[in-house]
Amino acid sequence: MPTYITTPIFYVNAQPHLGHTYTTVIADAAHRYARMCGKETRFQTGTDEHGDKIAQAAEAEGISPREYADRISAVFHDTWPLLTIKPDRFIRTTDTDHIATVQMVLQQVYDNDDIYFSEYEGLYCVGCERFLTEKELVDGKCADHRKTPEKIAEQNYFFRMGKYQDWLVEHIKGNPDFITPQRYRNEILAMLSEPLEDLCISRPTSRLTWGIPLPFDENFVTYVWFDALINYLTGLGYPDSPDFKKFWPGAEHVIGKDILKPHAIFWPTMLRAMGLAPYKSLHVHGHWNVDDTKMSKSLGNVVRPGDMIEKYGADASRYFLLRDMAFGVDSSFSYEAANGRYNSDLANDLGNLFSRSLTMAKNFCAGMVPPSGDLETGDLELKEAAVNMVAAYKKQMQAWNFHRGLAEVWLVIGMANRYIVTNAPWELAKKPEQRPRLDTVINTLLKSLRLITICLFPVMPAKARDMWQALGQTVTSPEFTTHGQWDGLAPGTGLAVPTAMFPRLDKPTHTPAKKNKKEKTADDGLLDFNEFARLDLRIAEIKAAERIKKSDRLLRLTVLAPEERTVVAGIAGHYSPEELIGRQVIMVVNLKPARLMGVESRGMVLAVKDGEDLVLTGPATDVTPGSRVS
RNA sequence: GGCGAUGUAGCUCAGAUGGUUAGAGCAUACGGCUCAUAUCCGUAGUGUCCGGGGUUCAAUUCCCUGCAUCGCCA
Repeated sequence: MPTYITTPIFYVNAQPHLGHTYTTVIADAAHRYARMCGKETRFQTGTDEHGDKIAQAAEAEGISPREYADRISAVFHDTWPLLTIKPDRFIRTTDTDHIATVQMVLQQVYDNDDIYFSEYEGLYCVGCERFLTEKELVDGKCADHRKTPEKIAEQNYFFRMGKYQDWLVEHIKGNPDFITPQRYRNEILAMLSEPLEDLCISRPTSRLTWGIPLPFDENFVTYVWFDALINYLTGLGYPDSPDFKKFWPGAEHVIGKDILKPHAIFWPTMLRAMGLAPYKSLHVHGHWNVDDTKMSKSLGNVVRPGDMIEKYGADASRYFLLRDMAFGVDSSFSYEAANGRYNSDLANDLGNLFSRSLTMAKNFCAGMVPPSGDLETGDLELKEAAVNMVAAYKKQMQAWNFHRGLAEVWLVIGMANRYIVTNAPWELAKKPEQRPRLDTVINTLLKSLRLITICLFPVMPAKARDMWQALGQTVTSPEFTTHGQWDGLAPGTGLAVPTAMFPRLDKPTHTPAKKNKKEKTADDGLLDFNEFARLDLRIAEIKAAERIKKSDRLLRLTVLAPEERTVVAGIAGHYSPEELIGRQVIMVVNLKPARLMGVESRGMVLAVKDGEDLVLTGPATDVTPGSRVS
């Protein structure tokens, strides 16, 4: 069955952090793994962009909700490639096909009489612009605004969720893998032991306009879940695309435990109401704490993917996330732990194993895979362990136990290191009569490395590819069935010696010498990556240009980046307004606004100074306005 | 308040339908090797397997209870 892996769409009220990163790394690894098992797969992530919070945040910045959403969505979109994450589609709830799908679904469910109009009475806080629940109240007042909420009635549309409760309970009980790990399945069954209330799915446009209008009542927009969850269908081209028929039965959603209820209760009942089969399974992971405390903005301990990538690189970051969290339970992140994993697992064990093995092959076997003679006991042990590893690894990966799958691989990495010491090829190399034995040892070793490598592809795609190529393998997308066998390394195959794949990180020390060094680099005027990452550089397309009166140098430009902005540029001496129209330039978007000759400039256009000349920068070929430069 | 999970070496975790000396990695100490990224290999440890009670020939593993932490629900 084809597989369809999804992450949730992330709400654009925050920048990507470790939590988003983990979900998406897991999904990407699962996607790659499934593909290596010979399955046809599809992988989707994206952003959720409607709602109060976004409208408010946009207003606070004086921009439209759409501009605001564009900005944050782009950050998510541009972060994933840095981790070698490649979704087949990056969906946005503001995409036109998504809006159409949501409206179609709403109409359909409404026509089936599973959506009804009703009055809802609750405690409404004017300050929060929303209804509060009893437990949010402190002394009967709103905790944020210190005001007693008003009891008001509001009319809204409701989804008859309760109608599908019995069906859902039966479905969960009949499909043990519908929600994994088990603990979350139990949690949901516990929730479902109580009567399920119907779900409010709308907000009046008098309170909220930033949403998808209900097709059957223009005075209301959809509220959260009927908008967000349906992205999983939109992405497959529901209802008409053949992809939908192909992939939906194999849908596997990856989520964090914070959004368990909507995915385990709302979503299946919604699908049922639409007459669709539920997704295949829901994989729920725990949360990352940082240094044993909850990650939060106010504590300032939020881990950004950029920091991690800068420190460890994409592959090692992926490895750490997958190796250090037992899937399903909470885990704690610390740079100390990450350093430890990096140095011991990647640099010392794996990297060094490859390095020493390939160097020996180069020095003792002319850089080629040597032939193998009969295997002795020790050789057979390693062979058996390596072959069993592939099976054990697959078993764990299938069960979403990534950390255990990787542990299986490292068991063999350790064995291979011991095998080298036991057989001491450097001693064999000194005696010509031991040639056949030396060849056999190196051959056996290289075959083990090949199997180790194939297991690492889903987790560390780029490094695994490097190792694979160093082993003389030419297949670009290996699969387990055809390439996961012991015999897959022909004698005579040319080998390479890669440069250190995982150079050791210095142990963090706080010696004065180290500190001085750091200060010195600062004096050198070098930026660290974080500082660089603060620059928001984009391609802007010039839509209009005019001279600013009483100024020889300044032009007032109207650009798309992708939202419309006014920028003042000191290029009038070199460019006429006419020749600028339609031109694409690189622009610093997040520069503090400045007023020049009475015109507010939001951003700065970059140009090259060559003697007296001034030349505008820009992409070599036209790109989408607003694309990030990085 | 109700329900549930977890509690094993300094740290992160594994484990057994109850049965001889309870495991791995990291960290620590000492020793060995030199192919290798100052890497690798070997040896050495320490644990009332949360406390208490019960069932049993035998419990860390099953039952009850208490404590601690966490989660969900209200």
